[in-house]
Amino acid sequence: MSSVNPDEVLKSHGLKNTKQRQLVLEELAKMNSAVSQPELEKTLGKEMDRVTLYRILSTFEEKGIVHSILDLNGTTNYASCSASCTEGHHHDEHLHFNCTNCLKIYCLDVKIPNVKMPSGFKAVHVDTTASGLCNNCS
Amino acid sequence: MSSVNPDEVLKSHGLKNTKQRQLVLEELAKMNSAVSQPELEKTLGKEMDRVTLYRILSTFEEKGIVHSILDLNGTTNYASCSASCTEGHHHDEHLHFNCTNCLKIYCLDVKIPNVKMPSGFKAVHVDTTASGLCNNCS
DNA sequence: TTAAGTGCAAAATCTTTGCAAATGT
DNA sequence: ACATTTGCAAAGATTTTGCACTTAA
Repeated sequence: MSSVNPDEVLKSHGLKNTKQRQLVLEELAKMNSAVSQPELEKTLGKEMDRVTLYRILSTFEEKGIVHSILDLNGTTNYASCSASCTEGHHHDEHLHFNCTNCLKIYCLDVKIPNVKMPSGFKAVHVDTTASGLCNNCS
Repeated sequence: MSSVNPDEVLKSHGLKNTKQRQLVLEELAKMNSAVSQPELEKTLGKEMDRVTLYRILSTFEEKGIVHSILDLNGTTNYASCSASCTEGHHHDEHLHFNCTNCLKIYCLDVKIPNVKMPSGFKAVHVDTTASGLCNNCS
């Protein structure tokens, strides 16, 4: 998705163009899977304060630049949003896939079949997460 | 599910029958929804050490007495397992529903339609979580 | 220039670990 | 009696907050 360059992304969301934000965007762009804060910290740790990283990720999420996905341990992972995500309204209703071998988290473009709710329950958002082996590990 | 009494549950899983474990089981039985450690702590806090509660929940999960569900914040919530859960092998492939109003988490007996995976991805487990309004809040 | 962003220190959570005392079988 | 379980204290881990310094616009 979006090979939009970092400068554009920041500008279009009214965010200042800082070296740290660039680094986070570049790192996320490199990944074909979602990353957790600890992973990002490991990669960027030397050049970025931990608190700054937390703040950047949370700003990005608010602005709709990334969306967050919980992995099997409840750790928050981040992935770039597709172009259709707007501030406060994510379109991440695709399939999240946790590989139990390499532990990567993928956002797969798969249509999720509708689930019919028991009477009285009104679903606004449905999230489906699968776990198993990814295409590299199977 | 299982209106099996606490004594039975503990005995059949080879666990000692302690007051604290009884309390946790009773509390879970009262609920028609999943509860988090903090909620349990709030209810039982006066009569139970926090660490003991953590340990009881983790023992129960290992033994297949409860299963855990992550809520929207990544907090672990616990619910009694249905009779078909056995040690190390849960059958919790039903729908988890987070009410955005009362914040309760329900385990609903709804068949989840199959999702077809992209080639190369082999799903072993699929978890579907919906959020919206529950039957009390809608 | 000045509002936004960063970095450090420190606080607030949340969860785990070690060990002595208490308890169930 | 003895292994298991509990409670407390303390350590780890993770995330948030406050505030002075820096930087992009």
